[in-house]
Amino acid sequence: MSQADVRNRPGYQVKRAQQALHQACERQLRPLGISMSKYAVLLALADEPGISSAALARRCFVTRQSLQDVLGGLRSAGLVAVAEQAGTGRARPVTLTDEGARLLREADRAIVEVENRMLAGIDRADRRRLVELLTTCAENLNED
Amino acid sequence: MSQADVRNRPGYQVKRAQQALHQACERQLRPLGISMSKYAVLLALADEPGISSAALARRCFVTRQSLQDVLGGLRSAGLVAVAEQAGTGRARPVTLTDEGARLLREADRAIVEVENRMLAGIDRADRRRLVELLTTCAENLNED
DNA sequence: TCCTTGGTGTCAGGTTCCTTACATTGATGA
DNA sequence: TCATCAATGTAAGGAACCTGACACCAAGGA
Repeated sequence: MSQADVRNRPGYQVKRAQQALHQACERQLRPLGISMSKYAVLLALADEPGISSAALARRCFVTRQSLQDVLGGLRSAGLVAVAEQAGTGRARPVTLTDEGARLLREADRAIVEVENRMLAGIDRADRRRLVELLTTCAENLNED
Repeated sequence: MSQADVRNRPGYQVKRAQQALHQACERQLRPLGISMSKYAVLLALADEPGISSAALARRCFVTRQSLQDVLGGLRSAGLVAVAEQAGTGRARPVTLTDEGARLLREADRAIVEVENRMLAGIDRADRRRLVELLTTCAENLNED
């Protein structure tokens, strides 16, 4: 397997693009004091306030255990709040604090900026096609 | 930011596709006893035998320190060998062992299989376009 | 009623990545 | 010659992911 061959493999480019995107986003978020993982959790939480920790994990496509690591950081930073009492069963609602919502707005501006830089020189039709192709890829892989 | 909006963002789909690909590859490689990170190192090593640890890290787009973690596992599993004596400077050549080369061939079959599953229903022209678009994205992000 | 099942929270341990920091070594310029 | 300087290796510690395992709770079926 030569280097040129590897670079023409879609799997390699998917990984490469995500790696570059992730690193660029982390750099952009650093001054705000949060990471991509934390941003993803805040974003999901803004869309679905009061969601449980396990449901939040599913939305972020990580395990409950991984989410606990991130949530711990967010809690100690005062960006999210977890209810003391469970709603139903053992599930305790998680919500954004005011500070969390404020930081999310700032982070979102930073992320959109990186995304625009990533898409420079790609027209609307190609952007839509890229989203469609990637969606197909993800769905193909998630069929078990 | 509603859920539907988030899902139409290219950045989200790049992350989503890579996450699905990564998890599918890890599942496929598990029986072989190696991870995606280890597979990536073996693949680069097959293409450039005798490369130094730092150069290998650059090829895999991680830091020298990250690569040391992976390399430690590969060494203790007997899949790679690091020369005792440095060639030039402090750089010590790293090479695949026979066992490492054998395992790489098996792993490569598994990864290609996952990649084909990912690309189901996407024709040759669209696959090429996907690679081109992702390459453009990665290059845009790596311009500093 | 009991108990089985599925969803949830949590602990422990391991892997892969990062940043920060420091020692070593070969090359380069004053 | 000698003083940087860049590249390399290495160590320590933290962040974010994983698997495996266990306890708790609600809802249903035997």
